[in-house]
Amino acid sequence: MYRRPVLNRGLSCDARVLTRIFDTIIRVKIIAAKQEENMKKRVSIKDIAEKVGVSTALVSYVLNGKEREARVGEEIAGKVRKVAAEMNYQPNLIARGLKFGRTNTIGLIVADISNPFFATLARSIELEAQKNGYTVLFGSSDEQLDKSQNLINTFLNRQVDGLIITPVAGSQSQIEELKKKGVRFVLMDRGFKDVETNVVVTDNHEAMFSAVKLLTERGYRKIGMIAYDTPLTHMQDRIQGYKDALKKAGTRFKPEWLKKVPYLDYKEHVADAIAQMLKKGDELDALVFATNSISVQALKIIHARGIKVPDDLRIISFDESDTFEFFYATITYIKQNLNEISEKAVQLLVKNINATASKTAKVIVPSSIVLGQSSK
Amino acid sequence: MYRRPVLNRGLSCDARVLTRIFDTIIRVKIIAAKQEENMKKRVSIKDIAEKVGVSTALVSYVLNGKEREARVGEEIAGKVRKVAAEMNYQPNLIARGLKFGRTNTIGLIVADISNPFFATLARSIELEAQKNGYTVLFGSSDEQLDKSQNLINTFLNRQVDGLIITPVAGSQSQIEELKKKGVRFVLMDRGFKDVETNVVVTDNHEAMFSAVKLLTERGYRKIGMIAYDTPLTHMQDRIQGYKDALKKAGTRFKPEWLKKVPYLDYKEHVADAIAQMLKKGDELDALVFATNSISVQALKIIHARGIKVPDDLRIISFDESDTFEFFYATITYIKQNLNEISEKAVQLLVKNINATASKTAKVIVPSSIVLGQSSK
DNA sequence: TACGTTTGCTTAAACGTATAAGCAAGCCAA
DNA sequence: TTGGCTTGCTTATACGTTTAAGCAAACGTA
Repeated sequence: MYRRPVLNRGLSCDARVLTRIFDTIIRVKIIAAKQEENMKKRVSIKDIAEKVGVSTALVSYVLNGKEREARVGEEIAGKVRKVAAEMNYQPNLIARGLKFGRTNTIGLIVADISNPFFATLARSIELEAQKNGYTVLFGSSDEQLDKSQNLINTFLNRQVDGLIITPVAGSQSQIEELKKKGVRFVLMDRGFKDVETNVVVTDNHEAMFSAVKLLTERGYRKIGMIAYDTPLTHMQDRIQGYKDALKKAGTRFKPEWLKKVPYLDYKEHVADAIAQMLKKGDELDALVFATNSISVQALKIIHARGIKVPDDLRIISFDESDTFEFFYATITYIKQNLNEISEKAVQLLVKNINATASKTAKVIVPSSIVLGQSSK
Repeated sequence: MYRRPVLNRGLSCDARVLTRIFDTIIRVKIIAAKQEENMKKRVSIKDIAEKVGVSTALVSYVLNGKEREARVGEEIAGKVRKVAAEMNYQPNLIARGLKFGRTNTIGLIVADISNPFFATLARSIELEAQKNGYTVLFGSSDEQLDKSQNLINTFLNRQVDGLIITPVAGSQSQIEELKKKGVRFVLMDRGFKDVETNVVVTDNHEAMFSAVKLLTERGYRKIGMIAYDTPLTHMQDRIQGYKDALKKAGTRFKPEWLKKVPYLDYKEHVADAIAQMLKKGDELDALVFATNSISVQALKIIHARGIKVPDDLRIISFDESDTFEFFYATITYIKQNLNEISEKAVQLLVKNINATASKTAKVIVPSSIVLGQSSK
């Protein structure tokens, strides 16, 4: 009897044939069992191929509109399309992702999705991502370094094509790491002074400068500010805008005019800050607030203390809040263009994903001021 | 010269060896090129295997803690772990997903993520999902059938393990289709009367019943309601709770007391409704609102019209809103337990994903009433 | 010495897809 | 009639992972 020389590979080839047959038998059983419990397996290209009686390659060519290049016969192509439709074939994007190293997914990391500010950003990002053929994974960092790192890792392991991040204070090293790895990402809402990255932000300095200028032009000089205590650029720029506007108006900034509150339990700190800033005999003319959450909390305190806006105190907020609707005076606020920020962020990211070389870009989106009674 | 018989497979085996060698050469070049543009390739199990000089199988066993079962030598196991750590290996979850048919991803479809109500739900879902090892894909349906279907399709093609959906009015067929396909999913916030599914909802009937009872017990009889015009259960149950409470109090419900407004441009309709309901000479004693968005809009109108709450009109809202903080009277509202709803939804989904047979469960989460001045 | 068991690793296959490469049959021209 | 081109398909391989199965060497026992 003739025996093929037992080469490493020669033998294994035969084994493979057997295994395939065996495997087919098992699969049939499994499918039968699953149908019993109403778990129809998703149809794959293989199922179509079997039904039509062609190879999976051919099916793939047809379904990807490459019949011409692959010289597929018209008749068989039609049949494949028909069967695919009949079986309601839907491509497995996970498999495609593995094949191409591209998942058409982007990861979105915001501070807190339940915060209307970030939720609104998220909504626009979702829309713009969809327009570009991407789906969005999301997560909230809670301004915490470890959560931020966890989300980055999770998203990268899931092979997202890129990330949109509102970075946490102190996360420079996380972001540098992304750069080193060649990960495509865009920072949004805030950035770092000392790290060059893609970033899309409001014209924070300009916006706060204009707001404070509005007050100085009306003759108010003693202007206070409550901001978050963070080195992130959005805050620093807003603070600098405030200081520069005072300077421009010829007013000397006093350190006690600026209160920085921590992100965690900012509520108490805002209360304390207002108490200190509005001590009898040394009242300020006006207050500007660096975010809407600070504004809302501040307005509550102001309301509770019976301070009259704008007669006793002028107010300008950064960002709006539905809450303002029922404050007894309409509030003057800086309105960021959240839609544009989101759109630009997605567009910049998509551009970066598709580019070979990655130059970084800084996009500054103009804001506007909505006038209310509070700054009168 | 000896020629091996040209069997189909015999030849291909040799070809494969050659291709592998050739492929290796190409890969080296690609890696070199990528490093030039700072695009280090992610390290795979293969890279570790090559570095240590073992097979990928062995690396996989070690990295999955199966050294015992796979009888891997201690020394080599240690080396593999060390090299993996050195190279900062991170598993490719897409590949794993393909292998296992499980992605540890769930899809979340809400009406509108920028709505604080859904954003809050999303936040809790994110948290609970993470606890269970899942990551969340999200999308907004805008209460539109086509968007809902698109999101479902997109998520299924991405092989999510399950879906959490706030279903759109009229989407029964979409949901039935999911059932037929054996897709694991949980409806949240609302459901269908005529379709049996997993669903997690507030005790809508009970909640609204109690709220209206509160009013009738205080002697108010002419009680109106503004609700959304939708057949979804959450609205229908709230409406029925309202009607049943009137009945229980011995008051005959009048059709003109109930106004149903469309989801799109509800604002105008709410204004109209209030105008009609508060016509001079036929004033109602109290109004209940079926959602917070309706409440906020209604309060604006009421405020604008100079109606005194609670003296001229008593008010109860379904759901809270930050906005209430600055209304001149504190608002009595039904407080849903959003955290519990989200957690239960995720838990029910995870249970279903892991179960073989899928019985459907209906979870009703109790709400509470927060008393304010508006219902006095 | 011979045989069975254990140890320590490798090989092969699979998940679903895409695509380069290969091959047979038919056709055309020299 | 032979060689090359075209047509219409299949085969093989890869993506990164997991895991059953296989195999060789070392060891233990009769």
